[in-house]
Amino acid sequence: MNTPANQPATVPTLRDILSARLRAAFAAVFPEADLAALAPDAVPATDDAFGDYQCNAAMAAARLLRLPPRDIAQRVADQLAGDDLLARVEVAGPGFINLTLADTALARRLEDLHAAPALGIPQPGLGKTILLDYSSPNVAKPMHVAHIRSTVIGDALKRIHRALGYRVIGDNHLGDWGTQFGILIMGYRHFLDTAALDTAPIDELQRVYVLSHQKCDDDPEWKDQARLELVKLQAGDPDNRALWQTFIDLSLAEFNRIYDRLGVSFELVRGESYYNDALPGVIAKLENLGLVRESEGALVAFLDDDQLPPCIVRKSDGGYNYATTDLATVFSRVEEFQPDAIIYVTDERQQLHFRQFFTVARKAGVQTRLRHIWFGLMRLPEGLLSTRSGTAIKLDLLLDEAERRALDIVQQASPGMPPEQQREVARAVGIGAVKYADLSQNPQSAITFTWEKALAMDGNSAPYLQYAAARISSVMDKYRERFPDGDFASAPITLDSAPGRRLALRLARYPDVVLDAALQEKPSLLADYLYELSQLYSSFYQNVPFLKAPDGVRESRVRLCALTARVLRHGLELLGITAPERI
RNA sequence: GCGCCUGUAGCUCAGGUGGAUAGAGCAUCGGACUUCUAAUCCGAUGGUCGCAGGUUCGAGUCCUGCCAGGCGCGCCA
Repeated sequence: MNTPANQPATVPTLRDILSARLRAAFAAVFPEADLAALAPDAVPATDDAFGDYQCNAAMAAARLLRLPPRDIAQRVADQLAGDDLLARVEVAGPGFINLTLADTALARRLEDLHAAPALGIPQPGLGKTILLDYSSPNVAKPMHVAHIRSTVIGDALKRIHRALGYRVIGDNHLGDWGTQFGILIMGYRHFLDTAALDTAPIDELQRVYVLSHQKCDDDPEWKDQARLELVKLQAGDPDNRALWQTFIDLSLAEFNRIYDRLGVSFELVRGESYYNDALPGVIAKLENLGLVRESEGALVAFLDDDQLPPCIVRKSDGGYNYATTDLATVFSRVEEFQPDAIIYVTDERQQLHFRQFFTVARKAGVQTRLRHIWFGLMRLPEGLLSTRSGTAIKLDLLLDEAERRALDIVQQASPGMPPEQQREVARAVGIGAVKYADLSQNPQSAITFTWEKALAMDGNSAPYLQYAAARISSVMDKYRERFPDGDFASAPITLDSAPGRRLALRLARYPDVVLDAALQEKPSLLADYLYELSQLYSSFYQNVPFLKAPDGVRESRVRLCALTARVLRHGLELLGITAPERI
């Protein structure tokens, strides 16, 4: 956090350091070679047997340099020999350069990481702002299980970018404007059950909306009236306006309950309605720039040059639509926050819309990097989730069930724990399991929702990671209990066991992983890493004694445990998952 | 019809810029708790990476064509 002014903002990661040495070695041996084309980078070894890192550039360089790849690799390897970081440099196969770090260098790297602010995570985001648009549920509709994807992925992306030094503004762009409100107002006035509104307001709003919507289909007069109510609302009619505000207040109260349970928060909650007054100005701007023209009564931006279908910015009835609101929103955000990037997290169905809208925005002068992070639709084994057919599973229900199952396990595993603590642990474990189930897979894959998968609590799951963290806490406590005068925190780390060394190597990669997760916009990369880290720790824990080890060795191993706990908890925090001290 | 995405073990999924015998979890089978939390660990079984061509030293990864599925394609968001 408090990076002193004289320190570089970005500390090199282990991969950076090794890549720099490889580059220097290539440059020394082949001064005429184009290093940019060769990109002699260090990548993690594909197999422990090959070493810690490898470089594959010699094979690619063979054609450019007109030399056999093994010769190139050998000359680079010779150049690297004696490097203080490396214990071994070997040429293998067709021309792989295999690097094995010196144990002392790896141990020192860990000690530096342990001492560094933020665990040595680089800070490429210092001085930069990112605006993140995620969650964005519709007012007067319950949040169901599919909403968790945008919410949880967006929140994790926010945390990951913050760790890299970015200023990140999370904005919940609520669906609080549009044609549905006329229908809802009619439903509210005619079908409302006030008792139901008190106990379950959103369910009741949803119920009267569905009734009113059905009546629109059967009764043209009803439909006209609904349209009229919408016009009145948009014209600022006080009654309808008050009703609309009620819908928003009730919805936000419900959404906030769920966000609290999930540990998700926003810096801004600006729904579509926030930009209403700006919409005519957007149209005027597009017209002035000559980006739009009338077609079939609507105002349309034609994007033939970009090989995209036309984008309607004003309907033939004079009303505005999604594209108009999104343009108004992006103009407003650019002006107010001057972000370096705006990232939208929505489901896959909106890809075309975003490509169109980004194209129009750029033509209208928006230079900010605009990114659409999309994720696959969530469905049920029997088909799509549907609110109307009642197959949608409410998010609350899923979270309740997750906590209930977690509580069963906690009560069974820790019967001596005070009930209140059991409930607290069950909350962290249950919610963590649900979030992790989503975060641990590639966002772009479609998810078929099953209770079994969403609530998995063994194997590759949040509880596995939380369990590893809790075991470490326990080791720490036992250490302090048995060795009150011991001091592992400043003990030198020595890598004297194979499981310990594997763990150490993985720990040293943490900063690179956080960086990659942000660059590739995939929290799943971080989740995968944390799972592997936990596996390596579990193996270390199971096979290497800590507290019974001799003086010195014990301290070194416990310190490795402590560092693992820090990385694990830090990483889980970036995913928005809390790790209790005890499970 | 056009566009985007997906197809990897019985099931659910990982597999940066092409790299060495394709990896996990679940399930199945066999071991390990008088010892730091067994929600764990150790081991085994399990694969024509949808199909067919191509590019090259080398393809799950890149290109082309098929097959199967999902999503989208002018006044919804």
